[in-house]
Amino acid sequence: MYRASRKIKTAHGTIITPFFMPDATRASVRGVAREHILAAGISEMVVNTYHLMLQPGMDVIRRVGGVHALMGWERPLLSDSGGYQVYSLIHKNARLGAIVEEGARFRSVVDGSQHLLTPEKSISIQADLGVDMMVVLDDPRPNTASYDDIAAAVERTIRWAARCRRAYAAQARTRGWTQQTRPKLFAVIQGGPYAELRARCAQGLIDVAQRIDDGFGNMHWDGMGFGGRHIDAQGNLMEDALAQTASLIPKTSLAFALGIGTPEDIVRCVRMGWEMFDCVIPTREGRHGRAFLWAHDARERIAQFLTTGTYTPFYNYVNVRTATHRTDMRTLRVPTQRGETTYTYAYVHHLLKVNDPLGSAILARHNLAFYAQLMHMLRAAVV
RNA sequence: GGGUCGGUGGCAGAGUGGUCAAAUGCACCAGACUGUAAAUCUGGCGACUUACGUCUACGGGGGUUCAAAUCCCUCCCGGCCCA
Repeated sequence: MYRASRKIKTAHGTIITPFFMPDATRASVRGVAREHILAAGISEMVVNTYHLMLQPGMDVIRRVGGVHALMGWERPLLSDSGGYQVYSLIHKNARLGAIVEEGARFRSVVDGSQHLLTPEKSISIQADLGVDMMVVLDDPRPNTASYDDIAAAVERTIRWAARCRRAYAAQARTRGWTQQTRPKLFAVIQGGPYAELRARCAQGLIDVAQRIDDGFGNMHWDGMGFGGRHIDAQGNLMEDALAQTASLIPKTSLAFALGIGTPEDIVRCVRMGWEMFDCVIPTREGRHGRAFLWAHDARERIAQFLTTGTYTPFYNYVNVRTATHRTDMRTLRVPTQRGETTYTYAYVHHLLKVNDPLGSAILARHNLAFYAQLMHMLRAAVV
Protein backbone atom coordinates (compact mmCIF):
# COMPACT_ATOMS: atom_id res chain seq x y z
CA MET A 1 0.00 0.00 0.00
CA TYR A 2 1.05 3.56 -0.59
CA ARG A 3 3.23 5.46 1.83
CA ALA A 4 1.87 8.60 3.43
CA SER A 5 3.23 11.87 2.12
CA ARG A 6 6.28 13.08 4.00
CA LYS A 7 8.64 16.03 4.01
CA ILE A 8 12.34 15.81 3.33
CA LYS A 9 14.60 18.68 4.26
CA THR A 10 17.53 19.46 2.00
CA ALA A 11 20.01 22.29 1.81
CA HIS A 12 17.94 23.70 -1.06
CA GLY A 13 14.48 23.43 0.41
CA THR A 14 11.92 20.95 1.57
CA ILE A 15 10.61 18.23 -0.72
CA ILE A 16 7.18 16.69 -0.23
CA THR A 17 6.62 13.11 -1.36
CA PRO A 18 5.60 11.65 -3.67
CA PHE A 19 7.42 13.76 -6.21
CA PHE A 20 8.63 13.66 -9.78
CA MET A 21 11.92 14.97 -11.12
CA PRO A 22 12.49 15.66 -14.80
CA ASP A 23 15.88 14.62 -16.12
CA ALA A 24 18.24 17.54 -16.63
CA THR A 25 20.92 15.10 -17.65
CA ARG A 26 23.43 17.62 -18.93
CA ALA A 27 22.35 20.27 -16.44
CA SER A 28 19.33 21.22 -18.48
CA VAL A 29 15.95 19.81 -19.18
CA ARG A 30 16.41 19.97 -22.92
CA GLY A 31 14.91 23.12 -24.29
CA VAL A 32 13.12 24.19 -21.10
CA ALA A 33 14.49 27.14 -19.14
CA ARG A 34 14.56 26.89 -15.36
CA GLU A 35 11.90 29.57 -14.92
CA HIS A 36 9.60 27.44 -17.05
CA ILE A 37 10.43 24.35 -14.99
CA LEU A 38 9.43 26.25 -11.87
CA ALA A 39 6.36 27.69 -13.54
CA ALA A 40 5.28 24.16 -14.40
CA GLY A 41 5.28 23.38 -10.70
CA ILE A 42 8.47 21.34 -10.70
CA SER A 43 10.95 21.95 -7.89
CA GLU A 44 13.47 19.15 -8.27
CA MET A 45 15.59 17.87 -11.15
CA VAL A 46 18.03 15.08 -11.85
CA VAL A 47 21.48 15.76 -13.25
CA ASN A 48 23.94 13.14 -14.35
CA THR A 49 27.42 12.33 -13.11
CA TYR A 50 28.52 10.65 -16.31
CA HIS A 51 27.50 13.46 -18.63
CA LEU A 52 28.73 16.29 -16.45
CA MET A 53 32.12 14.72 -15.72
CA LEU A 54 32.67 14.63 -19.47
CA GLN A 55 31.17 17.99 -20.22
CA PRO A 56 31.82 20.61 -18.99
CA GLY A 57 34.14 18.49 -16.81
CA MET A 58 34.71 18.57 -13.09
CA ASP A 59 37.38 21.23 -13.34
CA VAL A 60 34.78 23.66 -14.60
CA ILE A 61 32.14 22.47 -12.13
CA ARG A 62 34.52 23.05 -9.21
CA ARG A 63 35.61 26.46 -10.44
CA VAL A 64 32.07 27.73 -10.86
CA GLY A 65 31.09 26.39 -7.46
CA GLY A 66 28.92 23.43 -8.31
CA VAL A 67 26.03 22.58 -10.54
CA HIS A 68 23.47 24.71 -8.68
CA ALA A 69 25.61 27.75 -9.38
CA LEU A 70 26.18 26.73 -12.98
CA MET A 71 22.49 26.29 -13.60
CA GLY A 72 21.32 29.16 -11.45
CA TRP A 73 18.91 26.71 -9.82
CA GLU A 74 18.13 27.18 -6.12
CA ARG A 75 15.99 24.12 -5.58
CA PRO A 76 16.94 20.52 -4.79
CA LEU A 77 18.91 18.46 -7.28
CA LEU A 78 19.61 14.76 -7.40
CA SER A 79 22.55 13.39 -9.30
CA ASP A 80 22.47 9.98 -10.83
CA SER A 81 25.66 8.01 -10.38
CA GLY A 82 26.46 7.31 -14.01
CA GLY A 83 25.92 3.58 -13.60
CA TYR A 84 22.98 3.54 -15.91
CA GLN A 85 24.84 5.46 -18.62
CA VAL A 86 27.71 3.00 -18.57
CA TYR A 87 25.19 0.16 -18.71
CA SER A 88 23.44 1.83 -21.61
CA LEU A 89 26.70 2.38 -23.49
CA ILE A 90 28.05 -1.10 -22.92
CA HIS A 91 24.87 -2.90 -23.78
CA LYS A 92 24.31 -0.95 -26.93
CA ASN A 93 27.92 -1.14 -28.04
CA ALA A 94 30.36 -3.38 -26.16
CA ARG A 95 33.31 -1.44 -27.56
CA LEU A 96 32.30 1.57 -25.51
CA GLY A 97 33.02 0.07 -22.13
CA ALA A 98 33.28 -2.76 -19.68
CA ILE A 99 32.51 -3.45 -16.04
CA VAL A 100 35.50 -4.47 -13.95
CA GLU A 101 35.62 -4.92 -10.20
CA GLU A 102 37.39 -1.60 -9.77
CA GLY A 103 34.61 0.26 -11.53
CA ALA A 104 33.08 1.02 -14.89
CA ARG A 105 35.53 1.45 -17.73
CA PHE A 106 34.08 3.40 -20.63
CA ARG A 107 34.80 5.58 -23.59
CA SER A 108 33.49 9.11 -23.65
CA VAL A 109 30.77 9.65 -26.19
CA VAL A 110 31.96 13.23 -26.36
CA ASP A 111 35.52 12.65 -27.54
CA GLY A 112 36.24 8.91 -27.32
CA SER A 113 38.65 9.30 -24.41
CA GLN A 114 38.92 6.46 -21.87
CA HIS A 115 37.68 6.77 -18.31
CA LEU A 116 37.34 4.64 -15.22
CA LEU A 117 34.38 5.55 -13.05
CA THR A 118 34.85 3.95 -9.65
CA PRO A 119 32.36 4.05 -6.78
CA GLU A 120 34.69 6.44 -4.94
CA LYS A 121 35.04 8.68 -7.95
CA SER A 122 31.32 8.76 -8.53
CA ILE A 123 30.74 9.94 -4.94
CA SER A 124 33.55 12.46 -5.19
CA ILE A 125 32.13 13.87 -8.40
CA GLN A 126 28.63 14.04 -6.97
CA ALA A 127 30.04 15.86 -3.95
CA ASP A 128 31.69 18.33 -6.29
CA LEU A 129 28.42 18.74 -8.13
CA GLY A 130 27.04 19.84 -4.78
CA VAL A 131 23.70 18.10 -5.19
CA ASP A 132 21.14 17.43 -2.47
CA MET A 133 20.70 13.75 -3.24
CA MET A 134 23.28 11.38 -4.64
CA VAL A 135 23.14 7.81 -5.85
CA VAL A 136 25.67 5.04 -5.39
CA LEU A 137 27.35 3.62 -8.47
CA ASP A 138 25.54 0.44 -9.39
CA ASP A 139 25.81 -2.27 -12.01
CA PRO A 140 22.57 -2.56 -13.97
CA ARG A 141 22.06 -5.46 -16.34
CA PRO A 142 19.50 -6.00 -19.06
CA ASN A 143 16.59 -8.17 -17.97
CA THR A 144 17.55 -10.57 -20.73
CA ALA A 145 20.94 -11.25 -19.12
CA SER A 146 21.52 -14.67 -17.62
CA TYR A 147 20.63 -15.40 -14.01
CA ASP A 148 24.30 -15.83 -13.13
CA ASP A 149 25.21 -12.57 -14.77
CA ILE A 150 22.51 -10.69 -12.88
CA ALA A 151 23.42 -12.45 -9.64
CA ALA A 152 27.02 -11.34 -10.08
CA ALA A 153 25.86 -7.80 -10.83
CA VAL A 154 23.82 -7.83 -7.62
CA GLU A 155 26.85 -8.80 -5.55
CA ARG A 156 28.96 -6.19 -7.28
CA THR A 157 26.29 -3.57 -6.71
CA ILE A 158 26.37 -4.40 -2.98
CA ARG A 159 30.19 -4.21 -2.86
CA TRP A 160 30.17 -0.95 -4.77
CA ALA A 161 27.49 0.44 -2.44
CA ALA A 162 29.76 -0.33 0.51
CA ARG A 163 32.63 1.48 -1.18
CA CYS A 164 30.35 4.40 -1.96
CA ARG A 165 29.22 4.60 1.65
CA ARG A 166 32.79 4.69 2.91
CA ALA A 167 33.64 7.29 0.30
CA TYR A 168 30.61 9.29 1.40
CA ALA A 169 31.78 9.25 5.02
CA ALA A 170 35.22 10.39 3.88
CA GLN A 171 33.70 13.23 1.86
CA ALA A 172 31.60 14.21 4.87
CA ARG A 173 34.73 14.64 6.97
CA THR A 174 36.65 16.48 4.29
CA ARG A 175 33.88 18.83 3.37
CA GLY A 176 32.47 19.40 6.83
CA TRP A 177 28.95 18.27 6.03
CA THR A 178 26.44 18.33 8.86
CA GLN A 179 23.39 16.17 9.39
CA GLN A 180 21.37 19.14 8.09
CA THR A 181 23.46 20.07 5.07
CA ARG A 182 24.70 16.68 3.93
CA PRO A 183 23.36 15.28 0.68
CA LYS A 184 21.01 12.31 0.95
CA LEU A 185 22.58 9.04 -0.10
CA PHE A 186 20.64 6.53 -2.16
CA ALA A 187 21.43 2.88 -2.78
CA VAL A 188 20.11 1.01 -5.79
CA ILE A 189 18.54 -2.42 -5.81
CA GLN A 190 19.35 -4.63 -8.78
CA GLY A 191 18.15 -8.11 -9.61
CA GLY A 192 16.10 -7.48 -12.70
CA PRO A 193 13.38 -10.06 -13.22
CA TYR A 194 14.44 -12.36 -10.35
CA ALA A 195 12.60 -11.87 -7.07
CA GLU A 196 15.19 -13.70 -4.96
CA LEU A 197 18.01 -11.61 -6.42
CA ARG A 198 16.13 -8.41 -5.73
CA ALA A 199 15.54 -9.57 -2.17
CA ARG A 200 19.18 -10.55 -1.82
CA CYS A 201 20.28 -7.16 -3.17
CA ALA A 202 17.97 -5.22 -0.87
CA GLN A 203 19.11 -7.18 2.19
CA GLY A 204 22.74 -6.85 1.19
CA LEU A 205 22.35 -3.09 0.87
CA ILE A 206 20.53 -2.82 4.20
CA ASP A 207 23.35 -4.79 5.82
CA VAL A 208 25.89 -2.41 4.31
CA ALA A 209 24.07 0.55 5.84
CA GLN A 210 24.04 -1.10 9.25
CA ARG A 211 27.67 -2.15 9.03
CA ILE A 212 29.24 0.96 7.54
CA ASP A 213 28.87 4.35 9.16
CA ASP A 214 27.92 7.11 6.75
CA GLY A 215 29.80 9.53 8.98
CA PHE A 216 26.68 10.58 10.89
CA GLY A 217 25.71 7.41 12.69
CA ASN A 218 22.81 6.68 10.38
CA MET A 219 22.06 2.99 10.14
CA HIS A 220 20.05 3.18 6.97
CA TRP A 221 20.20 4.58 3.48
CA ASP A 222 18.42 7.89 3.03
CA GLY A 223 16.79 6.33 0.04
CA MET A 224 16.74 3.09 -1.84
CA GLY A 225 15.99 2.87 -5.51
CA PHE A 226 15.06 0.16 -7.92
CA GLY A 227 17.44 0.22 -10.86
CA GLY A 228 17.58 -1.30 -14.28
CA ARG A 229 14.60 -1.41 -16.55
CA HIS A 230 11.16 -2.09 -15.18
CA ILE A 231 9.41 -2.38 -18.50
CA ASP A 232 8.88 -5.66 -20.30
CA ALA A 233 9.30 -6.30 -24.01
CA GLN A 234 5.71 -5.18 -24.60
CA GLY A 235 6.33 -1.89 -22.84
CA ASN A 236 4.31 -2.88 -19.78
CA LEU A 237 5.30 -2.11 -16.25
CA MET A 238 6.80 -5.09 -14.40
CA GLU A 239 4.28 -4.69 -11.61
CA ASP A 240 5.14 -7.74 -9.57
CA ALA A 241 8.81 -6.81 -9.50
CA LEU A 242 8.07 -3.22 -8.54
CA ALA A 243 5.59 -4.18 -5.86
CA GLN A 244 7.94 -6.70 -4.30
CA THR A 245 10.90 -4.34 -4.43
CA ALA A 246 8.91 -1.54 -2.81
CA SER A 247 8.09 -3.89 0.05
CA LEU A 248 11.81 -4.58 0.55
CA ILE A 249 12.58 -0.95 1.29
CA PRO A 250 12.44 0.05 4.97
CA LYS A 251 10.21 2.99 5.82
CA THR A 252 13.31 4.80 7.05
CA SER A 253 14.45 5.04 3.44
CA LEU A 254 12.80 6.93 0.61
CA ALA A 255 11.59 4.58 -2.12
CA PHE A 256 12.90 5.84 -5.44
CA ALA A 257 11.61 4.27 -8.66
CA LEU A 258 14.36 5.24 -11.06
CA GLY A 259 13.33 5.96 -14.60
CA ILE A 260 9.57 5.68 -14.12
CA GLY A 261 7.47 6.40 -16.00
CA THR A 262 4.24 7.04 -17.79
CA PRO A 263 1.52 8.76 -15.76
CA GLU A 264 -0.19 5.41 -15.37
CA ASP A 265 3.05 3.73 -14.24
CA ILE A 266 3.63 6.44 -11.65
CA VAL A 267 0.16 6.13 -10.20
CA ARG A 268 0.52 2.37 -10.01
CA CYS A 269 3.92 2.70 -8.36
CA VAL A 270 2.72 5.23 -5.81
CA ARG A 271 0.08 2.73 -4.75
CA MET A 272 2.85 0.19 -4.23
CA GLY A 273 4.73 2.57 -1.97
CA TRP A 274 7.14 4.28 -4.33
CA GLU A 275 7.72 7.89 -3.37
CA MET A 276 9.97 9.47 -5.94
CA PHE A 277 10.37 9.27 -9.66
CA ASP A 278 12.43 10.60 -12.49
CA CYS A 279 11.83 10.11 -16.16
CA VAL A 280 12.48 11.55 -19.60
CA ILE A 281 8.96 10.81 -20.77
CA PRO A 282 7.27 14.18 -20.28
CA THR A 283 10.08 16.07 -21.96
CA ARG A 284 11.07 13.58 -24.64
CA GLU A 285 7.50 12.88 -25.61
CA GLY A 286 6.85 16.58 -25.68
CA ARG A 287 9.87 17.14 -27.85
CA HIS A 288 8.58 14.48 -30.20
CA GLY A 289 5.18 16.08 -30.46
CA ARG A 290 3.10 14.34 -27.83
CA ALA A 291 0.90 15.97 -25.22
CA PHE A 292 -0.64 14.42 -22.12
CA LEU A 293 -4.19 15.54 -21.45
CA TRP A 294 -6.44 15.00 -18.48
CA ALA A 295 -9.53 12.92 -18.86
CA HIS A 296 -12.68 14.01 -17.09
CA ASP A 297 -12.71 13.21 -13.39
CA ALA A 298 -9.02 12.38 -13.42
CA ARG A 299 -8.64 13.30 -9.77
CA GLU A 300 -11.48 11.01 -8.74
CA ARG A 301 -10.20 8.16 -10.89
CA ILE A 302 -6.72 8.42 -9.37
CA ALA A 303 -8.12 8.57 -5.85
CA GLN A 304 -10.32 5.59 -6.60
CA PHE A 305 -7.36 3.59 -7.90
CA LEU A 306 -5.29 4.37 -4.80
CA THR A 307 -8.01 3.21 -2.45
CA THR A 308 -9.57 0.33 -4.36
CA GLY A 309 -6.94 -0.74 -6.89
CA THR A 310 -9.44 -0.41 -9.71
CA TYR A 311 -7.67 1.39 -12.51
CA THR A 312 -9.55 3.61 -14.92
CA PRO A 313 -7.59 5.53 -17.58
CA PHE A 314 -7.33 9.11 -16.43
CA TYR A 315 -5.51 10.78 -19.29
CA ASN A 316 -5.13 10.88 -23.03
CA TYR A 317 -2.05 11.01 -25.12
CA VAL A 318 -2.17 13.11 -28.26
CA ASN A 319 0.22 13.31 -31.17
CA VAL A 320 0.15 16.97 -32.18
CA ARG A 321 2.18 16.17 -35.30
CA THR A 322 -0.66 14.31 -36.97
CA ALA A 323 -2.46 15.98 -39.83
CA THR A 324 -5.69 16.20 -37.85
CA HIS A 325 -4.25 19.15 -35.93
CA ARG A 326 -3.25 21.22 -38.96
CA THR A 327 -6.12 23.62 -38.48
CA ASP A 328 -7.08 22.60 -34.95
CA MET A 329 -7.77 25.86 -33.17
CA ARG A 330 -8.49 24.30 -29.79
CA THR A 331 -5.92 25.34 -27.23
CA LEU A 332 -3.28 23.70 -25.13
CA ARG A 333 -2.49 25.06 -21.68
CA VAL A 334 1.09 26.00 -20.98
CA PRO A 335 2.37 27.31 -17.64
CA THR A 336 4.09 30.67 -17.41
CA GLN A 337 5.68 32.56 -14.56
CA ARG A 338 2.47 34.53 -14.20
CA GLY A 339 0.01 31.70 -14.36
CA GLU A 340 -0.85 30.16 -17.64
CA THR A 341 -1.09 30.84 -21.34
CA THR A 342 -2.49 28.89 -24.24
CA TYR A 343 -1.29 27.89 -27.67
CA THR A 344 -3.48 26.46 -30.40
CA TYR A 345 -2.83 22.95 -31.63
CA ALA A 346 -2.60 24.36 -35.13
CA TYR A 347 0.27 26.62 -34.13
CA VAL A 348 2.16 23.98 -32.17
CA HIS A 349 1.59 21.56 -35.06
CA HIS A 350 3.08 24.10 -37.43
CA LEU A 351 6.07 24.75 -35.18
CA LEU A 352 6.76 21.02 -34.97
CA LYS A 353 6.48 20.68 -38.73
CA VAL A 354 8.99 23.43 -39.39
CA ASN A 355 11.27 22.01 -36.69
CA ASP A 356 11.17 25.10 -34.58
CA PRO A 357 12.37 24.08 -31.08
CA LEU A 358 9.64 26.32 -29.72
CA GLY A 359 7.05 23.67 -30.55
CA SER A 360 8.95 21.04 -28.59
CA ALA A 361 9.47 23.41 -25.69
CA ILE A 362 5.78 24.30 -25.50
CA LEU A 363 4.83 20.64 -25.31
CA ALA A 364 7.58 19.82 -22.83
CA ARG A 365 6.33 22.61 -20.58
CA HIS A 366 2.77 21.44 -20.97
CA ASN A 367 3.74 17.86 -20.09
CA LEU A 368 5.86 18.92 -17.13
CA ALA A 369 2.88 20.81 -15.77
CA PHE A 370 0.79 17.70 -16.32
CA TYR A 371 3.25 15.62 -14.32
CA ALA A 372 3.45 18.26 -11.59
CA GLN A 373 -0.34 18.30 -11.34
CA LEU A 374 -0.37 14.53 -11.22
CA MET A 375 2.06 14.52 -8.30
CA HIS A 376 0.04 17.22 -6.58
CA MET A 377 -3.08 15.07 -6.84
CA LEU A 378 -1.17 12.07 -5.56
CA ARG A 379 0.21 14.00 -2.59
CA ALA A 380 -3.28 15.12 -1.70
CA ALA A 381 -4.51 11.53 -1.99
CA VAL A 382 -1.87 9.79 0.12
CA VAL A 383 -2.15 11.84 3.31
C1' G B 1 14.41 30.38 -88.31
C1' G B 2 19.08 27.08 -87.35
C1' G B 3 21.93 24.33 -83.74
C1' U B 4 22.29 22.07 -79.16
C1' C B 5 21.15 20.06 -74.38
C1' G B 6 17.12 18.54 -71.74
C1' G B 7 11.78 17.03 -70.12
C1' U B 8 11.58 10.67 -64.68
C1' G B 9 7.03 9.75 -58.85
C1' G B 10 4.63 16.19 -54.52
C1' C B 11 9.91 18.45 -55.10
C1' A B 12 15.12 17.65 -56.12
C1' G B 13 17.64 13.90 -58.58
C1' A B 14 19.74 8.67 -60.15
C1' G B 15 18.80 5.26 -63.92
C1' U B 16 20.22 5.15 -70.45
C1' G B 17 17.30 -2.11 -73.72
C1' G B 18 15.49 -6.98 -69.48
C1' U B 19 16.88 -8.12 -62.16
C1' C B 20 12.41 -0.76 -62.81
C1' A B 21 6.48 0.60 -59.86
C1' A B 22 11.84 3.09 -60.88
C1' A B 23 18.17 4.47 -56.24
C1' U B 24 18.83 8.47 -52.82
C1' G B 25 17.39 12.90 -50.23
C1' C B 26 13.44 16.12 -48.91
C1' A B 27 8.27 16.53 -48.25
C1' C B 28 4.09 13.74 -46.82
C1' C B 29 1.32 9.70 -43.69
C1' A B 30 1.76 6.87 -39.34
C1' G B 31 4.33 4.34 -35.24
C1' A B 32 7.94 3.96 -31.25
C1' C B 33 10.12 6.49 -27.15
C1' U B 34 10.24 4.80 -19.25
C1' G B 35 17.72 6.31 -13.77
C1' U B 36 18.16 10.96 -22.09
C1' A B 37 24.80 8.45 -26.91
C1' A B 38 17.28 10.36 -28.75
C1' A B 39 15.54 17.85 -32.30
C1' U B 40 16.31 10.21 -32.38
C1' C B 41 14.68 5.62 -34.47
C1' U B 42 11.10 2.38 -37.36
C1' G B 43 7.45 1.56 -41.11
C1' G B 44 4.53 3.42 -45.24
C1' C B 45 4.41 6.55 -49.48
C1' G B 46 0.98 5.10 -58.29
C1' A B 47 -4.07 2.51 -58.27
C1' C B 48 -7.03 -1.82 -56.78
C1' U B 49 -6.14 -6.02 -53.23
C1' U B 50 -5.74 -8.93 -46.57
C1' A B 51 -2.24 -11.18 -49.63
C1' C B 52 -0.32 -13.87 -54.04
C1' G B 53 -1.18 -10.49 -57.75
C1' U B 54 -3.32 -7.34 -61.55
C1' C B 55 -3.45 -2.72 -63.99
C1' U B 56 -1.69 2.19 -65.40
C1' A B 57 3.04 4.69 -65.45
C1' C B 58 9.24 7.94 -66.71
C1' G B 59 6.20 15.27 -71.56
C1' G B 60 2.13 13.70 -75.98
C1' G B 61 1.57 10.41 -80.17
C1' G B 62 3.55 6.58 -83.24
C1' G B 63 7.35 2.83 -84.18
C1' U B 64 11.54 -1.08 -83.52
C1' U B 65 12.10 -5.38 -80.18
C1' C B 66 10.44 -11.51 -77.16
C1' A B 67 11.32 -7.10 -73.85
C1' A B 68 11.62 0.31 -73.85
C1' A B 69 12.18 5.29 -68.64
C1' U B 70 16.22 3.55 -71.76
C1' C B 71 16.60 2.84 -79.29
C1' C B 72 13.99 5.41 -83.78
C1' C B 73 10.28 9.10 -85.89
C1' U B 74 7.18 13.09 -84.84
C1' C B 75 4.77 16.81 -82.00
C1' C B 76 4.69 19.91 -77.55
C1' C B 77 7.50 22.43 -73.70
C1' G B 78 12.15 24.51 -71.39
C1' G B 79 17.58 26.14 -71.06
C1' C B 80 21.75 27.76 -73.81
C1' C B 81 24.23 29.26 -78.51
C1' C B 82 23.85 31.23 -83.53
C1' A B 83 20.88 34.17 -86.87
